[in-house]
Order: sequence, then C-alpha cells, then structure tokens
Amino acid sequence: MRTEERQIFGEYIKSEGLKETAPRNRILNAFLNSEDHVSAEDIYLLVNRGKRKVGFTTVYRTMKLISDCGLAREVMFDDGIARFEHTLGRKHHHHLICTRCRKVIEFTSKTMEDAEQALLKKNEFELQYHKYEIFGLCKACREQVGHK
Amino acid sequence: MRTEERQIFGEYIKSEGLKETAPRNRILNAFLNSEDHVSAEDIYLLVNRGKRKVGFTTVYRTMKLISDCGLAREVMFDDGIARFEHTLGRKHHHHLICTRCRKVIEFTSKTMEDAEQALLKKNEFELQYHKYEIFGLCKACREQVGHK
DNA sequence: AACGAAATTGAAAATCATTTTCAATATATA
DNA sequence: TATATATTGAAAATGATTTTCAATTTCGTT
Repeated sequence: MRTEERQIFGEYIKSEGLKETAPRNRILNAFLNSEDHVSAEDIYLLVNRGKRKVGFTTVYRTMKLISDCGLAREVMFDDGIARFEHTLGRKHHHHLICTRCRKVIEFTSKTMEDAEQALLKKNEFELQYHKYEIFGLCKACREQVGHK
Repeated sequence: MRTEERQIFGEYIKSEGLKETAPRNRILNAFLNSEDHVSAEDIYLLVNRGKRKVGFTTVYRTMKLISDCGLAREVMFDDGIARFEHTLGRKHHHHLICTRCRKVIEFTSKTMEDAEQALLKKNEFELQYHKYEIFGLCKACREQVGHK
C-alpha cells in the first residue's frame, strides 16, 4: 500500500545520494497512515508506539525530506507548531481552524482565487505562496459553548 | 500629537489599576511614530536610541498593553516574529508580503469578504479572526531578480 | 512633602519548538 | 567484505518570547 508515495520517496532518496534506512521508512509510514495536519511530535509519538525507537531529531529531519520530495507541505498556523499535510494528488486549499477543538476544515474557492489573481496583477506582485486561515468555532464547539 | 492614542492608552492604564511610567510612555511614543509592522526588537531599538534605556522585557510587556487597549494588533507572519500594526481608525485588511525585501502591502477586497461570509455560513463556522497572507516578490524585487 | 502599599522594571534564567553538533553506528558501492 | 560516506540520536545550542524576583518607582494617602 501507498506504493506510489513510497516510490517517490525512494527515488528522491536515491537521486540525492542519500540512504534508505529503517527510521526513515518508519517515519514515512507513520506519515502516510496519518490524517492531515500532523506535527513532528504527532509523528514522533506514532512512530514510537512499538519497540524500536526513533529520536526527535530524526523525525524532524525526515519530515523535511518528505516535504522536499513533494509528499508533504509544511503549514504553520499561529500556535508556533509546524504541521504537515499530504500533498500528493490533492489540490491547493486553505483552512478553517477551530480554536477550541483544533479541527481543521479545508476549503477552496474559485471566487477567491480569481480575486487573488486580480490583486496580484494590480500590485505587480509575483506569487510564491499564500495562506488563508480562518480561525473560529466549528459547529460542534459553537453548540457546546452555547453560541447558537 | 497623537493625543487620541495617548488618551486611550492612559485611560486603559487607569481602568486596569496600572501605573503610568516613563518606559511605558517611551514605548508608546516609539510605536505611535513607527510605521506599520514593527517587531518588538524594532521598538526596542527605536526606544533605546537615546540615553535612557528600556529593557526587552518591558518592551514585550508594554506592547501587550498597547495591543490590549486596542491601539495595536499583533500579526504573526511565518518567520516566527510577532509584529504590531496600528489599528486605530484603520479597517481590517490582509497582507502581500515580499519575501525578499520584507515590504508589506495591505489590501482589502469586498469580493473576498463576501466569499468568506458564504463559506462561514456553509460550514456553520463562527469567525474569530482570519489571516490572508500572500508571499512573493514585489515589483522592485522582481526587477532586481530579473523576473520580468 | 513624606509614607507605604502595590505596581514596575530589567537582568538573568526558563520556556518551547526546532536545529545543530558530534561521536557512534549503519548503509551501499567498489 | 572493505571502506567511504551517510545516518542516528543524545545533548547542547538557538532564538523569540516569557517568567522570576529583588530592587526601584508610582501614586493615593497622611
């Protein structure tokens, strides 16, 4: 399973003159089996549920490789913790983030994309990357907090 | 000058049972005379150009007071450095950020706001705050880098 | 004008996510 | 299989920000 992702990672490793190792494979698997928006700590905990241990340092380093080869994108919300989301075969999106339960909803909007294009042209700005993050309360949390 | 801002700060200080001090006034002045998007370090340097010195700690603490009383908003781009922008009499906006020269252009867009409202309703999400940051190269940097 | 309770200051230490260092270990090519 | 090179992970370093705490300042009250 996840053959395509493994292959991409393997080829990247090879093309960079790096080596395939057990810790790297363990971390890649943990990431591939994770849901979106996992932090380095999340991966560290997932990977170390079993007998053999992997250090924090290796998790950070390997997540960088996984990002560099295009399987993940690092996103930084404003709690100062880097999180990783899957990118293979997914289209670019933005986030609705619940500040109470930390649930993340992804969204895209053609209208917004068009407005952004116009804005870039008007300001003669060359896009590198962008983030649109909307923080608030999700439906479930709104109900629990009593905001109807 | 900046009477209104000073008054707002003074009243906030009083209403919270805090005290007016020289360091606080010096920091407030530095912020009021600064352009937008200054970091704590920027303020620290501005405030300490003269004879009497103010510590880093006090700058951080006072910038928090200035934010709490509504004169500033703390914004966090993704370089991990908190910056402060003026809020009095300014309307909410988003940012185009040049990754080369760090120039910041503010923008607003009715189209995007409307799209956001629709999105919030559709996801039954209650907005707390949001950020739309577009990173890239400004016109000047594009030319210097040779991207026509 | 001085008193004293309460707030403030700032230097140094603590925090916290992440990165670097470096000696010991593992990989893969010849 | 040897050997050069990459990897690992514990511990120390980093860098922005926060906390601690003893010394100092403020301000309402004498």
